[in-house]
Amino acid sequence: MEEKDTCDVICVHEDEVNDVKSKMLEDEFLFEVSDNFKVFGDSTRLKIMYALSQRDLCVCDLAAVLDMSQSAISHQLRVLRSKNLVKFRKEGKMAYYYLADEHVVSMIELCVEHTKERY
Amino acid sequence: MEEKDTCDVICVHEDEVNDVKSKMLEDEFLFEVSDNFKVFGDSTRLKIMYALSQRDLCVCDLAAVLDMSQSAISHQLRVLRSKNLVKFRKEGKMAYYYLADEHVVSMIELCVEHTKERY
DNA sequence: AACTTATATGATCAAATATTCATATGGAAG
DNA sequence: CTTCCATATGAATATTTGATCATATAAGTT
Repeated sequence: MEEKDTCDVICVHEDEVNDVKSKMLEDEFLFEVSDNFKVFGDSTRLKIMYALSQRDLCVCDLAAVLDMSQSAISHQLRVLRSKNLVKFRKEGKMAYYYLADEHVVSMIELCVEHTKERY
Repeated sequence: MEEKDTCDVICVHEDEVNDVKSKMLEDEFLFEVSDNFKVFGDSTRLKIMYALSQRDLCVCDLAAVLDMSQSAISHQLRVLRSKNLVKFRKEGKMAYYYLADEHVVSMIELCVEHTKERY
C-alpha cells in the first residue's frame, strides 16, 4: 500500500520523483545555502559590502555613504558579522569595518556580472 | 557651505566618504543585484532549482519531491519565471519546468561550494 | 456537455525582517 | 569624574514575503 499522507496531489510520476528525491541534497544543507544567499539579497547589506570592497570604513562613514541612519547600518553590520562576511578593528572609539575575505568580494563581483549580462 | 540634510551623524571623514561615494555603483543597479540574490535566498526556490538541475519536472512532481502543496510550488515557480530562471513547456495539461540556462546551475553550484567551504 | 485533473492565481493570514526610536556602553577629552 | 561622541542594541513599528485557501482556467476523459 502506498503512502499518501499529507498532500492531495494525484499526478505523481513515481519513478522520476524517487529518482530526483534520491539525488536531492539534505534539506538542512540547502536551507543553509539559501540562508547564505539571503544575506546578499538585501540592498542595504549589499551596498555596505560593496562600499567596504573599496576601502575600510567606520560606521558613521558607511552611514554617510549610504545616506542612512547609523542605527540601521549598525544593525545590518551585526547581521554581516554574524555570517562572518565582515570584520572590524577598533581604533579609539571608532570601529573600522572590512570584508572578511576574498570570497565575499568574488561573490559580489560574480552576481554583479550575472546581473549585467542577464538584464 | 556643506549640506547636512537628513542625518545627524557628526564623524564623517569627508575625503574617504566622497572617494567611496564616487566609486559606488548606481543605487538602482545594486538594488537589482540584491534582488537577484534574493531569489536564491529562499530554500523552497533553491530546492526547486536544485531538483530541476537533476531533470525536468512537472509541477505536481515538484510538489511531491519537496513535499509541499501544489499551490506553494506554483507560486514560487512564478517568481522564478519572472526572473527568467526557469522556463516550461506544456505537455497536455501538464507543465514541465526546466532551468533557463547554465548560469543558474553554476550559480547554485558556486554557492553550494561556498557554503561547504565556509561553514 | 459534464467531469476530472493539472496548473495558475487572487486574497488572506502568518512569519520574517528592516528601520526607527530610545537608550546603553565605552573610549576620549576637558 | 563629567561630558561628548561613536557605536551597539532592545523594543516597537512597518514592510515584505511565503504559505494556505478558495477558486479560476484549460486540457483531457467519459
